[in-house]
Amino acid sequence: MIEKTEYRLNQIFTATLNLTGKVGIAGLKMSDIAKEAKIASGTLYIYFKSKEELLNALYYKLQRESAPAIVDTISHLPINIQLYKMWHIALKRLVEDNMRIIFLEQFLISPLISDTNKNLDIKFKNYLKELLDKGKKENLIKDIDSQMLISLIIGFIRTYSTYLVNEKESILTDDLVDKSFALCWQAIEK
Amino acid sequence: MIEKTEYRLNQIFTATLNLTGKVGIAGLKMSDIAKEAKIASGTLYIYFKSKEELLNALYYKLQRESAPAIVDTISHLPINIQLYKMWHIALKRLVEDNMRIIFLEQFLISPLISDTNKNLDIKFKNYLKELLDKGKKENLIKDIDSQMLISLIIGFIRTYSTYLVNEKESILTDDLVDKSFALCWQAIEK
DNA sequence: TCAAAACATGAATAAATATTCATATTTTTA
DNA sequence: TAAAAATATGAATATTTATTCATGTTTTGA
Repeated sequence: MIEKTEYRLNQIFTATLNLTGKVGIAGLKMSDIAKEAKIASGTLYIYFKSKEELLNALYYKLQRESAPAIVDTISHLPINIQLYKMWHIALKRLVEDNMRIIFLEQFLISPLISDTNKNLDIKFKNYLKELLDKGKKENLIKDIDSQMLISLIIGFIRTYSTYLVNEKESILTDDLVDKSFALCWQAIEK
Repeated sequence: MIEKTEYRLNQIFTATLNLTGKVGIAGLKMSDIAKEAKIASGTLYIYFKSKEELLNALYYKLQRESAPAIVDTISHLPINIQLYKMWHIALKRLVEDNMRIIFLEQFLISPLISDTNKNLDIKFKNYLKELLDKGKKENLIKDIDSQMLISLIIGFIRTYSTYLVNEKESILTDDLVDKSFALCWQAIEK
């Protein structure tokens, strides 16, 4: 039954992300993942051949779900709007589930990552680079090395979402999304 | 003999950082650290009681060497100069040795970190917050939530240094330091 | 110069953790 | 509804990796 399998996979992935948020990839144990997912450790091996396969599957899924997924639906819009939409979705999603960043960042350089998954990472950065280059041509964006701009954008959003998640009190309101984007946009606009 | 001990500790720490850059904290093995440091694995246990102790000692050392170390020598200067000096030192050091960031970030949430080391992390962020608050009072800096500003600064410098290190060709010239700081300063100045 | 102390080695052992598998339970199908 | 198939269990086993220790080497100090 597909729904059940999907439910289980979800259970396992959620448990893995939660644990990664607490103990990092270094601290991930199959037995703990099973406990967190409320299943027996043997059950994990019905769904994944090994720990390595489990983590690679999760990495793949997260990459596919992140910002690149909406690229096609917004590529006809003006650049600052595209950036705003991406910012909004990315920040909301990252705050909802900050474990994603931790998992993605740590797994990217872990010894378990597969070659296929390594390449996924590069695609989104290319999209962003093209978007910024276009913005420069249209005189909307500072004529500065794209990598510097990308570092500012990605570094800011990652660090800010991590902060928001770590502070139990703070909730991500639309106001905060808008203010943080304004700060980002002011930094890069011409 | 103190010099020799220091030399060995350095050897071990350097090896650990290099390996962390390659395989993350998740991939660190004592045997590999020993191999990378060109010593026998048993030798590690002459200098450290355990892996846990080794990693905590390294974390402590890195924290103490990073930006906070220069705080006292510059605190009398104007705010934008203080920030520029910190930016310069931090970016140079991070690029020289990007493994530091990876190690610091990953170890901070690993299960091996001690409580003492966890607290170290908080100190620098407090210093930066105070500096920014002062800047706001002096009307130099945008009157925006400090955490948002800090996220932009720290996120940008971390991500940019990581980028510089990963691109074999690119070298961190003074010009790049100045340009990146300019971008950062424009983003936060009033 | 030589014995004692300190330091270093890496194979052997212990500890931690991934994985298997005999058994039990649930779901599917005819 | 009952047998077959699929799914689940967790103690037992295999594997990986940290740590020890008997032995060898270098350094120190009288």
